[in-house]
Amino acid sequence: MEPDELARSMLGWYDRHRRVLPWRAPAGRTADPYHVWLSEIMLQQTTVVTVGPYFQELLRRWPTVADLAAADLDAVLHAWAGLGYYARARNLHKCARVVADGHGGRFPDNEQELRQLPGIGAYTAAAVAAIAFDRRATVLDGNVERVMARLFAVEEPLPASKEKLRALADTITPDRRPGDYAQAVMDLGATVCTPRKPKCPRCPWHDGCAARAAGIAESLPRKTPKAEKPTRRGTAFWLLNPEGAVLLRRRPESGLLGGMIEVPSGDWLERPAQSLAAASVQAPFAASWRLLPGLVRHTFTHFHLELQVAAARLGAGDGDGWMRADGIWVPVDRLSEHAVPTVMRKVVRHALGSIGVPE
DNA sequence: AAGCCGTGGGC
DNA sequence: TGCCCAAGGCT
Repeated sequence: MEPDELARSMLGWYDRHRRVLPWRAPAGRTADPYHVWLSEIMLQQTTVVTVGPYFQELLRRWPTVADLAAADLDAVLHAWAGLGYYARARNLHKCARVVADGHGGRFPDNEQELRQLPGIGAYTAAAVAAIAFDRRATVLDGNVERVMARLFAVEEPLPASKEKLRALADTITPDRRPGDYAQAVMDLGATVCTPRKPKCPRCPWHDGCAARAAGIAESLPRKTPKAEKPTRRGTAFWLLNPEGAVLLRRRPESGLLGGMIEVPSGDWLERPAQSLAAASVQAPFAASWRLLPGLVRHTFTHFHLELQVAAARLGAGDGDGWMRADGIWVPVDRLSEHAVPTVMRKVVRHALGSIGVPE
């Protein structure tokens, strides 16, 4: 099939199966660039279903890019807590400030300038240019990679084949309705040309698909195997003061869970401390630590984590030295007011489940 | 340029 | 249960 015929059949399929999404404009209109940008950042490596409520909440709190630029970073991280990849939230805030302060509150309307903004890479620049400004731009996300690998039966594995897939995708991107086309291919990948059990009979490109013809659609795209995840272990320290508040602290600005709030913990190593006494060297405060039964397990992108939880409660006889402990004291019923990532919510749940909620 | 960076759902 | 996957970007 010719490129223009492929694009035409894809747009026809889109017109018949268009999905209603919170950030998507009504048919025939282009969406607000702020909405498109916000949704695209949130959708990076994250499913539509997960993003939905977070998108609505952020848009409610910060209706315009100027509102977001004026927000405190802590408030943005709090609103983002649970979504993961927290560098996205930090870059989101940074980008809002650049757009508000340096671009008069308007997003650039072309890929090249969008690409310069924090948190906007090749994919997002193309997506915003196409969807918000209807510029011809070739979006290449996981969906498009899969659709192209199948349409052209590319057997070379990812990520080595990525630029080849991008070139193939570019040959089909139309000059007319490029924004709808971009969303169409991604929708197709999400609902029809799925990783497992693709619904080939429902595909507008059924007749032109080389992988389907060869009977290898479900096996594409091939991927080079990734390294095995190691397991790291550590100790989290759950410390209650005489007033029933828990000691938390803010993590460093960059790196894992950057800028987020944590239950203080020692290093996470593949060879952990052998005893509670040894682990307690890294405790945030000298106290009578006792080990809670069980472990908190969590898996990050590149390692498994097993945390044991040591707990202590300070009483009137412990003096007031705790007031100068490094961190913040938060009443346990007000934890939800802070930017606590999921792994640390698991630690909180584990501690509260083991020792109960104090008065 | 390959490793780092979360989380939840599906099977 | 363990693994795969999701509208990737940064360094």
